[in-house]
Amino acid sequence: MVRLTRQRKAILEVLRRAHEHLTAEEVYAAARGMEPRISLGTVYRNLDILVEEGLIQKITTGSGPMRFDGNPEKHAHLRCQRCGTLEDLPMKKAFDPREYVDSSLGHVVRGAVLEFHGLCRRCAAEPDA
Amino acid sequence: MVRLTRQRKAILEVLRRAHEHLTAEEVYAAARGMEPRISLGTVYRNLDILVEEGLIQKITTGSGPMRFDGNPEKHAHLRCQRCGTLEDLPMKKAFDPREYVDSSLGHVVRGAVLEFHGLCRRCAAEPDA
DNA sequence: CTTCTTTTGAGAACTGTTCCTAGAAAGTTT
DNA sequence: AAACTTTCTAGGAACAGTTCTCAAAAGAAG
Repeated sequence: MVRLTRQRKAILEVLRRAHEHLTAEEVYAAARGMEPRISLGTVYRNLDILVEEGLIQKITTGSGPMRFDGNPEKHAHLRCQRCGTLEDLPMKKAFDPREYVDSSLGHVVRGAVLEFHGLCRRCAAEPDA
Repeated sequence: MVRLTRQRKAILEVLRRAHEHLTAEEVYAAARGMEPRISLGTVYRNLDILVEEGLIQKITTGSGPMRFDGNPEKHAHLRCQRCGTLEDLPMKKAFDPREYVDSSLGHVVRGAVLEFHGLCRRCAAEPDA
């Protein structure tokens, strides 16, 4: 278990308070509120460390920058095709890769990444969608 | 329907012949075999055009560079956790987002991106996996 | 052949991320 | 508490992947 420095605490706080999943740049901006001298490099470095420690999740789907999720539990995400935000999405049932593919043709399937696409609440409510 | 220039034909050829899904850089390297003066910018520009035309697919999951698939039909992919290649994977049944999430809490789910992770044939066959 | 439009090649610019290093902070030992 | 060791940080340089710019080349139309 790694030590929680002031900077790491700030980053973790930011991610846990966020209701959407933030980019490193966004984490940096928010973290500067509590830790004004923190640097972007520190943010990147510690985001990776927190991922390794299993305290947060890194989400690399989609073409833009990566995003970070303060909730380390497995759960589904919805990416808004209109505003680009990434949010949590409650799932009715768990996804099991074995339902869809066989590990029989020589390859091995260990897991899957699943991301839903559509409109977030805010964008779905707007008229010009 | 867009015009198929020599460069576009070469790019399409490269992607259709490939048995794994290539990065722009890899497409560039291969395309130079048939079109030696082609530039990397042209490759990027035309990959995007071919995606818009629905002739190829762009795959942006994963943290590395994007990859391109010469087969425009919907199908599943396996990313090898060992060597990083991205290959096609036959699926036993189609994935239907509605089975997993409701579009009822205000947001709209239109589709999903699904990518399997594991070991490709080659890596699964090696002893030190 | 002239004109108009589209595309290209070459490289500069940009974005997001990682790397490097001297110094600061925290942890240990005495 | 001082001296020492280890870990971490700020700041910026370096890097990778992608997009942009623009003069020139290629192609279509008259």
